[in-house]
Amino acid sequence: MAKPAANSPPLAAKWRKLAEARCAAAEERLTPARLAAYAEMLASKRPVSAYELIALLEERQQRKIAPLTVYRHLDFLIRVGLVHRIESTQSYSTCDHPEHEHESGYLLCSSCGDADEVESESLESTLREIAKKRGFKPENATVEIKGVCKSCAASEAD
Amino acid sequence: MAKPAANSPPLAAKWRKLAEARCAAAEERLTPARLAAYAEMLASKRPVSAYELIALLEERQQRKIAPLTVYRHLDFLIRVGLVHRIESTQSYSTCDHPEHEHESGYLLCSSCGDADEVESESLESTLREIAKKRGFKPENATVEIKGVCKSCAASEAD
DNA sequence: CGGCGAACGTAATAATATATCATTTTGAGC
DNA sequence: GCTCAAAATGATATATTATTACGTTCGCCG
Repeated sequence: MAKPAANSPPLAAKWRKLAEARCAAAEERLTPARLAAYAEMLASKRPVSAYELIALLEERQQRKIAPLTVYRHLDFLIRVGLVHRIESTQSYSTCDHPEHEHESGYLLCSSCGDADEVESESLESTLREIAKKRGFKPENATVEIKGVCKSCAASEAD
Repeated sequence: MAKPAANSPPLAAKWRKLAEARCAAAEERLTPARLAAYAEMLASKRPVSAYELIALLEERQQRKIAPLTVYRHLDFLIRVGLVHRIESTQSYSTCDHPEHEHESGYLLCSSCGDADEVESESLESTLREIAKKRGFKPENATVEIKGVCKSCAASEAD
């Protein structure tokens, strides 16, 4: 069983268990390096770009980390469902709704950079319907709504 | 009034008129270079990356074209609504539903690379509802469904 | 024509992502 | 525990996508 790498941010048991469960389900290995990348992403309040993640890990571990290393870890985390890629900002965010697999959408605030993950059965069924109507066999979907979040809209007060 | 640049693909009157109308509405200039980029994209059956577009234009015009030039033209074409950016493939596609402004979604075939633009009132209202429920002020949305298109699914016959 | 702002050109560089190949770690079977 | 094969990692190089900085040209308006 993997331990977190020496220099990792604290990782709540909840997330560690989730990671272990997902890896078991996917028959994938949870290695220290992968767990360290995941922990670093969880510690960040916002989505991170691949290179921001590299910088965070280098700072934490005080050593050089190659882009490929981090991209492999991101691929892994996405594969097992712990992380989503946000296409419109080319960044990566830990999954906030980890209880079960799902198609997710994001509300992306252009003001504060927040990425609010939303789950919606009606959205999913709408997407399925669109695909079905065209004989398209859907595999996965990206839904990203850009705009201004509630708290930013309030503080702008325009 | 701009003429197409010397070496441009044929541009059906329909598209030229649309471009002129959009520019008039947006108070933007339709220059030969912009029109040439648009014509080249229309001539391509598939979405193109920025650098593919550069290569097409260079081939056609037999001269070097800087990335910035093409990115500026793409920005323009997107701004006036003639082109959409496809986030998940970092590519650009001419708008197939030019009759009116709209939020669009794409069905992206991973087999043939086709990008099928879809318009759906129920999708739009679902997205509005999701935002509204969270006090989020939406500006624009990206909806991209990846999978296998009808004809590819048929020829795979699996 | 002259002036002004938009568009364009040139060059350099930043940001994002992948390819290749050697080395290390892991887990399964013995 | 030992060995093997597969998986993961590391090091290096390179490809792809996008932007910054700055000077020149173009086109409209007076």
